[in-house]
Amino acid sequence: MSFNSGSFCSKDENFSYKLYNIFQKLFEFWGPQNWWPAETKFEMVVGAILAQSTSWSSVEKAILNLKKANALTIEGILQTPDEVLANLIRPAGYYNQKARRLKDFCNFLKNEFDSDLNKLFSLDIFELRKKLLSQKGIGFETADSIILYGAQKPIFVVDAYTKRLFYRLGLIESEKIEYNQLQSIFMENLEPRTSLFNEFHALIVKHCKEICRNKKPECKKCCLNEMCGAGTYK
DNA sequence: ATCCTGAGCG
DNA sequence: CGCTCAGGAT
Repeated sequence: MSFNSGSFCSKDENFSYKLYNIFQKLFEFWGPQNWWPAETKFEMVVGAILAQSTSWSSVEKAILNLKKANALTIEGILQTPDEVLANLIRPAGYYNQKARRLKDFCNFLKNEFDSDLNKLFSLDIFELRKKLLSQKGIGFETADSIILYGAQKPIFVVDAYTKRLFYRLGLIESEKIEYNQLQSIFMENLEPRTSLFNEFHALIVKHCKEICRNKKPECKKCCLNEMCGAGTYK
């Protein structure tokens, strides 16, 4: 019985076992990933917004620019003129949009949470997610990243890598699966532990960047090779 | 459909 | 060197 065949999104012992098995194999192969690399929670949130459709190395450059300009604070961002801010985060791509999003988010923090991220993060997961999603420019993945890696609460982050990997493994029927549906599959079959969700997502990203790449996947080196469905990429 | 850079490849 | 493309949100 798998999610492909049975009723979708319910607990499934076998599926649960498979997920833990995949996690274990990835962890044994790659080791701990130590996410999220940020000095402060605010930096983490800024990174999450900048990371939309962008590689981490690009985000790092943008963050460094903000630090150098002493602009990596709520007031710092709010006081930086749009064009200047856009220029600082330029390496992260979509810099005009992202400059606006950063400012919108800072205003939101200032107006609704007294410029205190901890106040926002003290909401329960459901309320926190709703709040974050109500912000223009923050979608499912960004919201969940902030909840998991910023607020340190157990929610599973799904991304393009997650869809690709689990599609290739034959555990979902399509890479176009809805975000919330794939998230439910993980959350209903894994113990809701922040550290587990933290490490699992990070490992999926690592694995998909290095091995299960979009283009030339390195199936020979893949630690999940034996359990990989269809052998399409072998 | 659009917004953008940087990595990867020929 | 120039081209293609990955990557979220609206």
